[in-house]
Formats: sequence, structure tokens, C-alpha cells
Amino acid sequence: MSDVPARAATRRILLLDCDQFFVQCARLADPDGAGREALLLVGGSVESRGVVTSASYETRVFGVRSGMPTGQALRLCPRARVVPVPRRICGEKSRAIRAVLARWSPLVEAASIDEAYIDLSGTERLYHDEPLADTARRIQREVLAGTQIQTSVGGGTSKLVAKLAVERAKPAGVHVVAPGEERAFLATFRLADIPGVGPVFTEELRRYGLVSVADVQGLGEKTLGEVLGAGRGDWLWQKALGIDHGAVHVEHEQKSFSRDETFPRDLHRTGELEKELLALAGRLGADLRDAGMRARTITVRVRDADFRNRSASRTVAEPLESDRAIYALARELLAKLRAARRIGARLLGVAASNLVPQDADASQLGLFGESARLESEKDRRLSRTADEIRERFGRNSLKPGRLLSDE
DNA sequence: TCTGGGGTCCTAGGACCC
DNA sequence: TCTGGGGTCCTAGGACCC
Repeated sequence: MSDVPARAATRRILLLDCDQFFVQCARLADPDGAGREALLLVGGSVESRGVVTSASYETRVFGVRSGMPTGQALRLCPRARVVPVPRRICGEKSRAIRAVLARWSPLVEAASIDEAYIDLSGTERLYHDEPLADTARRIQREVLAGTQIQTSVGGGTSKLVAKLAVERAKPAGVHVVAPGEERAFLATFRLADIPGVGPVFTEELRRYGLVSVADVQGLGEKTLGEVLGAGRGDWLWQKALGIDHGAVHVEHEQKSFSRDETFPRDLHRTGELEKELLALAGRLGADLRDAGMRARTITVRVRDADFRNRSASRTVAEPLESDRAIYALARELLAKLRAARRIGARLLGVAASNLVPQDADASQLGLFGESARLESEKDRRLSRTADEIRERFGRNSLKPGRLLSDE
């Protein structure tokens, strides 16, 4: 908020969003297989209890949507082919797109793997007062030529407006909302379309008879505040008018890392869960070290067979990075969760937060006696050695736990 | 129909300190 | 003896996003 001048010049913001990104990537990765498949679902299999990450436009005609359980999607569209997410090429394409966008503005925010905001405010003269929609089309063509990825672009005076506009642009189009048209544009949406208004809030609003953005606009600011409370009422009122001062942020500081896994079948025995936890802790530790970070808080999460989510976490004074220390802590937390409720688990996960750079000032470690240390230099060396072995000989060259202990 | 994996942010209560 | 308020940190849970 403080970085918004009292009389800000009209901003010019684009959101570039890839059309059915994972489907496009899967087709590029396998031109003769998935590339020829119109009815394509990318995501988890039925056996692994997965959901659809991205559904091709051809399957959406059948009612298939991303996030839908794959089993349900296949019932709606039995002839569809399911392929896994092609992670490597998705990452490559995402980076390549960002590289193209960087040529157009220094202010690019990667909002997710398949969408990015571009702030072109103040570039009017640079682009010779070209209409924003024309600039958007040129960017879109350059992205397609450079990466083979088809995109849609939304534009307007804020991230909120650009985000909603891109929905009107799909597929492969451009939709720019002119300054001053925000309120009327917003009036054409449902409240559930506003980012931040999810299923729970939508249902609450519906109980008040509020379904469309126009409903809220007609209610007025004061009444909305009385209905929802000042905080949420004001928040929703601003959105309903298309007002959003959020800045396009270039840098992104990751606050946590996590690894979790849903099992094909619920696991009941603590020993089985510990084995999975060991593998997850190893993957998490490798992620942390790869990022040059350590973590002070470890959280273990389970999703019980009845879909109840539970978690236990512990924060320690000394930031950790080694597989052994992370697993030791995680194992205690799992024991705590198991003691509280002994029931089959469909998901197990472990997360690291309260992150500290590896090279941060470690002087405060002097506060801990050597006996109280949770992680030794040797633990760190062992984990880093394991990282190098995997780097040289492949991810499967070491089994989890192999370099974990002193034995 | 049967619900992924990777994240961010918020809330609320309790401990603890001043 | 009775009763403060503010600030920070931790923990657990949940909404929400792609």
C-alpha cells in the first residue's frame, strides 16, 4: 500500500496465461503419442488416486475440469488418454517464456508455472503510444515463436482486472479493459470468479443472496460492511469495483518447502509410514540444500483415511539441512500424530519453514552445547555427499537412508 | 465421484516477557 | 492480592490458488 503514490498514473498491466499448459507441454514432449491425441488428460492415474492437472479443450466439452478426480473424468470422457505431467519440459517452457517477457519489461512476476504479470506502466513513449492490446498481441506472437506455447493475454489497470480479462481472452486471444471501464467490466462476473473468493466464501455470500458482482455493487459499501464485517466487507467492495493496488513483484522469496505423497492404498502400520517419511524427508532435505537453505521448523502432515487433515510441527533454535536431522524430528512428530489418532493414512507429508540461508551468521549456534546439537557437521557432509552421488549417477543411485546414519 | 502436489496467507489461543 | 496490556513467538487448522 505504501508504495502507491497518492495520485498514481494509470497502470498498464498484462497477464500472460498459457492455454492448457500441461496439455501443450505433454504434446510437445511426445509429438507422435500425446501430440496426436485430442482427448488428453494430464495428471495422476486412477490407480494412484490422482486428479486431472490439465484437460485438453476437447475433453472439456464432456464436462471434464482440472482438479477433478481422474476416475470421474474418465467416466465423463471414457476415450480420453491419461498421461503424467511432463515435469522437465514444463519447467523448461516456463523459464523460456519468462526469458521472452524479460525483453519487454523489467517488471515481470511469475505468478505460477504457467502465468506471469507484466507491468508496462511508463512504457507508453517507448512503445510509441501503441494501444496496450497491440503490445499484448506482439508479446503473444513472440512467446509462440520462441517457445511453441500458445497463450492468452488479459490487460488492464490492475492485476485483478488483468486476471479476470484473461478468462475472456481464452483461447489464444487478447482482452484489454480500458481505464475507467473497470466497474462495468467487473459487473459481468460472478463473485466466485474473484481471486480469493473460494467455495466457502462463495457459499456464505450466497446465503446473503449475493452471487454476482453486480449484487454486491448494488448493495453499497456501507451495507456490505455491516453484513460481512469491516475487514472482509471493505476487501470485497474494492474488488467488486475493480480496485486493486497490488504491485507486480519481481523477486519472490520462498517461505517453505514441502514434499507429500498420497498412497495408492491407505497405510495403517506406523512402520510403513516411517519408511515413506524417510524417503520424503530425503527429498525435502535435497530441495533445501539445493536452494542453499536451512529450516528451523519441521511440520509433518497426515491426511487420515476419513480425509481429516492433521499436522504437528516443531521449531528448533538451530536451523537444519541434513536428511538425518530432518527425519529424526519428523519421526517424533509422526509418533505424536499416531498417538493422538491411530487410523489409516492416505497422505503423508513433511514441510520445512522458518528458512535461514546456509551462509547466515551462525554465531548464535554457540549458544548450544555440542551435546544439544540436533545436527552435526558430519550429518551435513553425509547429506551433501549423497546429493553429489545423485547428481553424478542419477536420482535412483542411492536408496533413502543409505547415507543417513553413522553405521 | 471420491477427492494431487506444491505453495501462500490468515486466525486464534497460549506461553512468555516487559 | 488481583488483574493490566502489548508484543512476539509457536502451534494447529483452514481457506485459497494453480
